[in-house]
Amino acid sequence: MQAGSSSSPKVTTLADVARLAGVSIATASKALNGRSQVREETRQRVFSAADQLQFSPNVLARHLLSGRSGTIGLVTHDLEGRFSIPTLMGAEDAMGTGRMSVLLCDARGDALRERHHVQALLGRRVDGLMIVGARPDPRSSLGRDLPVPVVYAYAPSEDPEDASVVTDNVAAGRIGAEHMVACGRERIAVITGDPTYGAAQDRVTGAQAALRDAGLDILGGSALFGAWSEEWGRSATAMVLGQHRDVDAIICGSDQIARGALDTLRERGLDVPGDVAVLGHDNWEVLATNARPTLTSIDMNLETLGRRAARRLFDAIEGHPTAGVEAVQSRLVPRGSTAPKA
Amino acid sequence: MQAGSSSSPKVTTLADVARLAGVSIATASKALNGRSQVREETRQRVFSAADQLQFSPNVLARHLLSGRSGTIGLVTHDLEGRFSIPTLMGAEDAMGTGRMSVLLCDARGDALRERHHVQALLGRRVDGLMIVGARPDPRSSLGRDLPVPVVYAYAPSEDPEDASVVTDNVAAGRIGAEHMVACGRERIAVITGDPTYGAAQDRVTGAQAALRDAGLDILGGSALFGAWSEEWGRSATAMVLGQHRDVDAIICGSDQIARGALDTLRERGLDVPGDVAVLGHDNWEVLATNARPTLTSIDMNLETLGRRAARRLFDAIEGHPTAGVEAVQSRLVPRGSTAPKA
DNA sequence: GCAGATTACGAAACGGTTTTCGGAAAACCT
DNA sequence: AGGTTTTCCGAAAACCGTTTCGTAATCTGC
Repeated sequence: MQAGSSSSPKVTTLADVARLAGVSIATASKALNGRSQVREETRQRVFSAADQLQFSPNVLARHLLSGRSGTIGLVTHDLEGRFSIPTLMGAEDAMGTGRMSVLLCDARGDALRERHHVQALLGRRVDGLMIVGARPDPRSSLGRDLPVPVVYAYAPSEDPEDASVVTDNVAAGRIGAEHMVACGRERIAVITGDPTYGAAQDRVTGAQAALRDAGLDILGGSALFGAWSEEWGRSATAMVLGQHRDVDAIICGSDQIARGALDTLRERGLDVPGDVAVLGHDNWEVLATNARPTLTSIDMNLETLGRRAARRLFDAIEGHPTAGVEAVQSRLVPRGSTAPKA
Repeated sequence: MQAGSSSSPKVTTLADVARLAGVSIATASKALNGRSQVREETRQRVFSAADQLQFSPNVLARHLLSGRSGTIGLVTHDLEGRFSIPTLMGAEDAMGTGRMSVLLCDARGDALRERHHVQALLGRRVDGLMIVGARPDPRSSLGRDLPVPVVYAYAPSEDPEDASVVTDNVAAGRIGAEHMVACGRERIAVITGDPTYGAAQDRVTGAQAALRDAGLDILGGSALFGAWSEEWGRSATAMVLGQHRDVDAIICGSDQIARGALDTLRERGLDVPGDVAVLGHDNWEVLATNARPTLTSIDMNLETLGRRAARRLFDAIEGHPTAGVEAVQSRLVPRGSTAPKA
């Protein structure tokens, strides 16, 4: 039987430790916290008593004095999705080292649920809030009159005075296009997803800028927008091949689209990267490493984003708030689908 | 600028509400909690004051009397992985309705880190613990002498007296094989992943049992073990076709393997599901729905698993602990890759 | 005007830690 | 030995905001 609520061993408190060590509570506290007014021998006795009882101090009681709870509230909008998880991991990582804990809530993209969760978290006296969006488009602010600092991650707040950490999608698009240019490609098509996503637009903008810097333009003059699916990648690639037989590179707005592109190219008997180089976005490992050939992709460094957001939140809690949007740079992860042109 | 810790509006307390409503703290408390000893007119005044101040009661202080914190600790071992997230979602879902909150920690498969997190969570006086594993194989118990109930999800505890909730992989394997049999398939190959995974073995066991019930056996006499990758799916399928040209169904241990199988079959000019039916496991949407044809798969109902685990944890917290392993059934999600044989 | 019901209030309790401050014991000096 | 300093330890207050208990005040009906 699981340790039930009745027969369960009690939680050990500082009083238990003090009793076992034969000292007062005050002395035990001072010994464990490295205060100086304790004899070394006594300190050792307290420490061994604490070890023996597996004592872990009651954080709530400790923070009673300081007025802080030592927890932050994390509201995510996309727990099942792919993008919030690495962000969450980075944040969790940044907590782990200190003695902050994370209260997790999933608002599922619903503003009402979000408000409800924020209220509940404030009721638990969190020291700060981190709001992780589902997609990179700006979102409405929670307002400036909250009693604790807030940091928005992935999806920035519309209010520029709020603190936001996002990915730099324009730069990401630029990185991809520059890589293609560096590989000696000159007839570069761009296939991307849902045009209502700011990220889709931004990546195209960045790619286009880089191509123009190299004296080129997107093949056909503009990017092909569609959906974030392999099917769209397949059909869009077929379209590109129909209009431009001599395409030598395809930049895709996501790894899914890139997988579709690779399939169509292989079925048409074209060699990747020999004839056509293919680049994805998001660096979704399971898609990129299983592709034939393995897929070069742009990684958004979401863990870094999460860590940065957490750090900014800590700073704000410590009394050093910062305003504005901070962008985290992406990085190229080269694999088999891109190579210098023979 | 983000509301800093100094200039921020104070958190409103019950005392603020009482002052604004012109009543005592005691009366305000009773009014908000629906106690009877309050005049209706007074109650309304308190409510409107609470609304006006956006009052949310301090949960920690409230639980001071009851001795409970209203939080549970959730330790996951696989935050970046695919399996713990739906479990976590189910658990979070079950919390949401009540007024429990979740403290999240990621132990990353490290036992030491796990102990550390458990200690930290106990220090926060969580009412219970939920341990979510990374893979379905049994794991060592945290022990029976913890001061709060524990439920193990996805990965069961080795101690049968602990409370565990897992997927029934034998039954899952059976469901898949029965589906193939129901489709009139008789020459059924099984390709699966890493043989050190209990789940891989169990699914094969279940499939084999179902086939024997139908008077059949796995094509070639035994399943092919390898890796959880598309590449293995491709090469293993090639192997199967080399030895058994007349195979009419392939059961794959994961959707990744199934994707590989589909690729090889298409390249050999075989029709799916006309010539060969293909079945995956895990129902990984992004893989299953983007496949050609879309992939029939077995869903482990992980959200249900998470909800069940949460429910059992609540029950234990309420004083009704249950021991032993509970299995959650999987379900078939039919898509385009399986169909009755013509 | 009085019993009984209703409504409101002051104060205690809840929890475990940190911290302050006073005092005891030991060490040191003359 | 006596005085002074240093070292070490313990009793008790403080911290938070809520709930609840006992009691007082007000109202209702006869």
